[in-house]
Amino acid sequence: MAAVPEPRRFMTKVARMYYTHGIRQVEIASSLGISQARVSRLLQAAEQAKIVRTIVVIPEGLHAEIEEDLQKRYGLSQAHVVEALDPNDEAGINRDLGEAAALILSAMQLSGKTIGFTSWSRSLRSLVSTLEPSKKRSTATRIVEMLGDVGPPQLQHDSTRSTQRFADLIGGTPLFIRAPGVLSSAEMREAMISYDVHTREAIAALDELDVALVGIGTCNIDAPLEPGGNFFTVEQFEMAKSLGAVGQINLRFIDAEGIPIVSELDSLVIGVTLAQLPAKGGRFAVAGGRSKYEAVRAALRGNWIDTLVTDMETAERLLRE
Amino acid sequence: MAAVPEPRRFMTKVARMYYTHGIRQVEIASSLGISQARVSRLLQAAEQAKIVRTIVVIPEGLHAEIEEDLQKRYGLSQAHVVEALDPNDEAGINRDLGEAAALILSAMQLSGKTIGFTSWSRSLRSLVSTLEPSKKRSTATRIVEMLGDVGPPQLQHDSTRSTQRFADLIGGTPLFIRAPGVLSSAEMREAMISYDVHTREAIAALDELDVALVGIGTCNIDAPLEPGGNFFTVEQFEMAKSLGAVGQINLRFIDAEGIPIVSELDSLVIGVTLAQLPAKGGRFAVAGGRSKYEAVRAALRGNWIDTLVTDMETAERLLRE
DNA sequence: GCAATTGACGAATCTTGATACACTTGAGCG
DNA sequence: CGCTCAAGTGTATCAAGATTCGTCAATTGC
Repeated sequence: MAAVPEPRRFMTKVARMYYTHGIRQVEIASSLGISQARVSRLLQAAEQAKIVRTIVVIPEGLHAEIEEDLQKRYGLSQAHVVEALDPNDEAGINRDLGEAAALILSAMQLSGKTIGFTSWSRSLRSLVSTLEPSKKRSTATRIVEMLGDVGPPQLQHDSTRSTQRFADLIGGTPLFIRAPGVLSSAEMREAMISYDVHTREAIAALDELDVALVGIGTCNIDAPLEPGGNFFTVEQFEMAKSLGAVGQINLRFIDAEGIPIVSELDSLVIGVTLAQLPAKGGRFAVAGGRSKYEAVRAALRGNWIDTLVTDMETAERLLRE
Repeated sequence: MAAVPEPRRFMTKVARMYYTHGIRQVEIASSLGISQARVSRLLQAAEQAKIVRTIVVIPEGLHAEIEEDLQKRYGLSQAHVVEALDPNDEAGINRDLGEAAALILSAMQLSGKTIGFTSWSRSLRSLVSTLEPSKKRSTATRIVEMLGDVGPPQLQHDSTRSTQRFADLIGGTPLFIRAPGVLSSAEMREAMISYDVHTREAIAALDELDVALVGIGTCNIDAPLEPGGNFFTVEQFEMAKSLGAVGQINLRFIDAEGIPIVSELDSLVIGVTLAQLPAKGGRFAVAGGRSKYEAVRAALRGNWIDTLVTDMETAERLLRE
């Protein structure tokens, strides 16, 4: 970031006049001796520079009934339901959920905590992208990746950046798992873990999670992920399914009742185990969309999450079925 | 607040489409089967209902040099300088300062603390009016009025409401001082204090302040205040001035060097004493405008405040003179 | 049961704000 | 020294959004 001293001040002044005091652009222009066009441009720049922030607050308890019902039925401590614009647009839903979750998260007390983060989750990445920087700095806060790298290099990049950014925004230290998320053998897994200091550190931190932002996944290989490599193969997924798996939480499979599926697959994953998830109060999940319904329900039934952000349709199905 | 269940949901939906997704009003209108006019009106309503919030952030350290200079010169832990639109418009300055202070305050950790509040201060009331509700609830947090009632009934109402609202927003319990701020005799003062349980409670809490939002006042009787009654008389002010007073902090007079002026006036005031102000780190003042300059400088010199929010002109004078 | 009143709504219109384009200025370079 | 190019600005214009006004439905009063 280069030194940009003057314009920001001017932008702030104009922005305050416009937004806070509600003065018209022409009036601002004439009172400052510049053209209206310039005021308009300054305002745009101010918005760009995040000097002006327009946020849409989800009014507390807008969907009060349905949220309470969800909480009661599944023993959640918090449920948040977001109105999806288009129930068919999974990407859009994920974005919306992420935005909503960002608001909710910003109200949570996180400083000093050890926070598990699932960086490959689309909704959690979108959460990070809309999170506003918190003024509270605390190096005591740790952001731990809960799973090694999965998917193609591009996704790995995004994930790392996302974790980094999350840590920056919240004012904590990121702990990365610099290793593939899925290995081809248990031996390889051991080798990888012992390989990197940072990875060992991160893995150790997984035992001390206060809050976990978990990703809930289906038993299919969705869009950006690819079978094999640092991910399960199609056969491995099929095997999990044949054992009753309907979904997974950070690649730990669970059945329709939420019961963990124990198999040799577990020993191939570098990441948080279900047993390591924090105690009640810190299991935060952001998931929605039709494809994830089964998995979400399973996770709820198994009590693996206690704060859920989801879309209207999923919420309704969760109560109906 | 009556039950307004449906429109809010709709407003939120539209607001999200417009602001978050950047969809044009006409498109929103057609996609929802309503007119563009209605979209416009819904957005206005959403803004009104605070569902949409447009905030202008003061970029961190915009006035870095001057703020640092202030901090160094007066040993402040924080200084914030706000650009005033019109240095002559004291009411406007107070509003601006209040808004800025609200942003700063919202970044402070307040839960669980005992917070002293000066409800008659215009800038602090304006702070409250722009403060955004915090989600953190904590009944352990206490908001204590630091001075009894002063001024006409209208002001008393405003003050009480302001304290109440502040407590609501921050999620704490308000403690009111239900007594005049200035009594005609020390005996009356004792009588008033013993009179009301709540007042006694509040007064007791003044000994345990963690943070004080102090008001800095001049030695004149400004606009909404009136001499006599529950306030000092003109003669009393003159007497304080003759003893060297140039300003007062919650009606405790100080001279140009910030040294407290001890007089029998002190025994007439129901409110916090200078000795009761919290230790370094919790003395928060919002004050600016030409008329207050002397008082602010005195308060700074006496080290009665360590976090100051003020306007550019005052800041510059504080460094120059 | 019928006016009168109120409030909500959309079409048309007017206002406000964004943008295309032309012009100025100053830095960098031949 | 003059040319080029980029950045920034103002004017004029165009698009987007706010408002006015008339209509209609629901509610209230008589």
